[in-house]
Amino acid sequence: MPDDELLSSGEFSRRSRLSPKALRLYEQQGLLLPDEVDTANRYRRYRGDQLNDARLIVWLRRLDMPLGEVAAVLRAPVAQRAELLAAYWEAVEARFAAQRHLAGHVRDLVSGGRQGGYAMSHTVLTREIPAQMVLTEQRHVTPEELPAWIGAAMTRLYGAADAVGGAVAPAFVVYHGEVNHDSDGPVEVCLPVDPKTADSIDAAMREEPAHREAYVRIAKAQVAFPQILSAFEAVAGWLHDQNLPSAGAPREVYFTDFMAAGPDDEVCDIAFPM
Amino acid sequence: MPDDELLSSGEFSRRSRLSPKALRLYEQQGLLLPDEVDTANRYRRYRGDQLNDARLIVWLRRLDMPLGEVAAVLRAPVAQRAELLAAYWEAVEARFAAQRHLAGHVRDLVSGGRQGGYAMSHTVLTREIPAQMVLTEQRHVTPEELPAWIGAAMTRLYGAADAVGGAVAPAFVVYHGEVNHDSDGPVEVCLPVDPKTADSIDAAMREEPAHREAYVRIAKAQVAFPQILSAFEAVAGWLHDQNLPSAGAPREVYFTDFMAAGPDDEVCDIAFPM
DNA sequence: CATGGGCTTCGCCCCAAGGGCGAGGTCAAG
DNA sequence: CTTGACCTCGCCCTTGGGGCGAAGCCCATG
Repeated sequence: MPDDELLSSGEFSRRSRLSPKALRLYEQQGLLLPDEVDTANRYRRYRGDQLNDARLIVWLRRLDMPLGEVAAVLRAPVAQRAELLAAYWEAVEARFAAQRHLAGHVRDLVSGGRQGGYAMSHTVLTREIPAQMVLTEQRHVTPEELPAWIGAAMTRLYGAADAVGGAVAPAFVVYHGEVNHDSDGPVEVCLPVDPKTADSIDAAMREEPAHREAYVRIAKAQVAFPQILSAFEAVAGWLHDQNLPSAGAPREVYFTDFMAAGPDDEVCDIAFPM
Repeated sequence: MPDDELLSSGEFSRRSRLSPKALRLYEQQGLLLPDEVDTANRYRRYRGDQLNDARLIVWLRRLDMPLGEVAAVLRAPVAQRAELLAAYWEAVEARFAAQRHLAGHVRDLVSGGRQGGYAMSHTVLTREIPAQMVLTEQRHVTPEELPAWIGAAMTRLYGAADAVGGAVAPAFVVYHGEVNHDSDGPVEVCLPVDPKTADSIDAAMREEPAHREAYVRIAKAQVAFPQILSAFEAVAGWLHDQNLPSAGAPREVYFTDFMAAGPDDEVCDIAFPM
């Protein structure tokens, strides 16, 4: 239908299935500019072929694509549009997969045993930790990167430790700062090695001072965010109840092979120096 | 940690990871009422065990559950919470599945051939349709229900038609009203049968009057929403260009076995009485 | 030519779920 | 007493429009 008569805004609205209000918004945002706007009237007129763009907008909006990205798609040459769409949709899929994961946890949490409430009752213990020489790797890291980076850093540290006789105590991860959407640590991964042989390599290393620490032991399933927060909370609360100041950054001590553990196996202590 | 000292709003905010602003909002919405509010001050104080509710809120909000539903979960007895959550999540999954489906279509649309634009150029034809006696089933139906209902209704009508000698012309679906998020038809499924034998059964039946109609023929892949709209649009636009009024409800005529057709097989005419 | 009915535009307020900022009141320690 | 930290409140901002009302505009009829 090569229709060269221009369409009034109402007509265009009906044919495009976009509300007049939406059309005005899209003009304002530069998404879909009318072919002409009467200078006296401000009456807008659209070409018939603009219906193609309008319908594409309808579809992209049904995918909840933000108007800014819709505009980018419209501006892009046709050959690039598929890429932009694919990139957007991939991000949506990723976000949704994460949410689905979370939904599973929340389901377990809500329907799990623990009738009275959903906070696990953690048992807080204390212990003495001697001074240790540790191989160390430290970084600022976002919550999304965190698990992958910890895994990679552990692998590197265990590799380095092999050269000096291997690890002599469990690896641990120290949170020098919060890791969340507006703070990114830093986070430090540490692996204790034998101080007598350690100086033979030049990997990053420091001495972790002796201290007493309060800790709770948690299963692999509890390690994931955000469940793990309740463990940190439990120890912090216990310290507070005992009127003890927390005397250092909180840490996770991985005392078994994390990868080999089942979801209910205890794998990790959440510890605060006292 | 049965902590009977009350927490200040800031303390509660830090421990729950909810912003002070969010806490005030949740109080206002009745989601999380402080244990006490100083009447002079309006300072709020929370009990330690309210952290459980606060953390549940955090998790549910991460699933984008609206505050109203979060409130319902919190109000519900623990035994029912899992149900509410499951119902919510199921709805999210359904919505997402529909979006994913749509995303596939849009991808095809954007990257499909038709370099110049994504509107198929439909060829509009006309034809005479004689008066027909049709078995009929009519309903108000939402866009989501539509495909399943059409399939089911077709099956029922073909079954009924068997008793009177079978169908004598293709089945068609008449849209007496728009089907979208705020309008639900009604939609009518019709199957023409032999009028001489038809009165031997008491199924719903009516005479579809003779008429001339304009139509376009589309492939199975074009039948799905929202691609199909461009076919309706093509016929409506053609009628408009010819200065012809549309003289009846638009319809889809299914002239082959829909189920057996491949995606590029022509299966359906989109027709408007003239 | 006037008048009515329908179409359009603009402006204001509204939704969810808060974020950000600033003004002002409060609390606890030095 | 003062200082700094803490708390509350109120206003405006965000996204993508929906709804309503006032006013202006266009076209057809009488």
